[in-house]
Amino acid sequence: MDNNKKTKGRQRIDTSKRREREEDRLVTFSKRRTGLYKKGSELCTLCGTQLGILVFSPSGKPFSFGHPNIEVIARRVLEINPRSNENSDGVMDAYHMNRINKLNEKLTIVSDEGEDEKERGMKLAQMAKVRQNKFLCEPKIDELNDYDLPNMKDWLLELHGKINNHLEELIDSQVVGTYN
Amino acid sequence: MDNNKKTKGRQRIDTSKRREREEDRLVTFSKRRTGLYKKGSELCTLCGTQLGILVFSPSGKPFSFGHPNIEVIARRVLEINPRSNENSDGVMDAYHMNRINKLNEKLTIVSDEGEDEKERGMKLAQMAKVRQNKFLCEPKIDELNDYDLPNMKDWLLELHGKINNHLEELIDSQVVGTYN
DNA sequence: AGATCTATCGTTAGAAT
DNA sequence: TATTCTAACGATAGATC
Repeated sequence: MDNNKKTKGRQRIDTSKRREREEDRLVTFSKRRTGLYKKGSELCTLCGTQLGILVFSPSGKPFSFGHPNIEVIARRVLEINPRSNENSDGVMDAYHMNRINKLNEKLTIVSDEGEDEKERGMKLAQMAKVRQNKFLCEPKIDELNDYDLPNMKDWLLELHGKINNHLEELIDSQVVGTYN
Repeated sequence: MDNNKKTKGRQRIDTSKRREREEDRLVTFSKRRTGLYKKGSELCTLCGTQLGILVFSPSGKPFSFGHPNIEVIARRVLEINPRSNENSDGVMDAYHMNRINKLNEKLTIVSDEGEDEKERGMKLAQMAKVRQNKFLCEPKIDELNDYDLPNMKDWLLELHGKINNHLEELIDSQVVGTYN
């Protein structure tokens, strides 16, 4: 019989079950997260849309992906609707911004002068072939029959709480020493 | 020559370019969004993790997907850390919750007694084969070397602003009449 | 931990419904 | 406009480095 084959190739796995072996879970997570980002990136490129993905690793570490570059989106929103920072959400955003600014100081130190952030950004940019300019998405959302909205709202609240908890822990546990 | 083939099969497309034909863009968006959700769902099932995806359609309509059921996650977070509603983020959350509650009233009417929310939920549950019980993810996030965090923070802020803008528009434009 | 290789499995373009 | 069908394309399990 012909056993010249170098590998067994891709084998079928049961996608309705959790992978039992710790090692398999980690490898699968790493590979499939990359694949998911690629799919998301392609969807955005092909259809000219915006997208965000947040996923927690098996160890609980959060990963996120935005297309196009998340900072570009954020800046665009502020340019288009500068009052959103002070107007309807004035109280909340003032509080939030202040809080975020303080957290940023810590995070800048933790992430070693933002070196890693830069690295990651370049990696994603390369992978997704993101073009920073020429962004064609509608600036306003005016569709009204939006069945997903209540769900998204809950999701945002949940995410927000999680992020804040994580950031709180970063500060409270004084972990800066772990780096450098 | 053999022309028995029923279709030409999948053809290669340039994933680094926006699809030019409006119709192609819509069909591609619909198909690939489904595929993306499936990939996300599988990633979560295989690795026992949590995930959220937010994507805007070509027409600007937001779609979101959470695994497992987003409400289950939200409830778990509140159970595990009940003080997160009143403690460190007391001011913001009180304001936010009040606001959300008011918005919820409107949305309940808009979405026709939540009929659509239910429909959508069942559809997703079926697709993803979500098992509501037996959820094994860690309750706490204690990893500290998190390079993605600043990025995620920006993303959350951006999303949050967008959602709020959308909700504001829903209320301000008094669109309830479009339904029923 | 992440990159690479290969054979196979799963996704999807185009067409029709 | 979303789903179905088929064949071709792309993603990835397992192994290795």
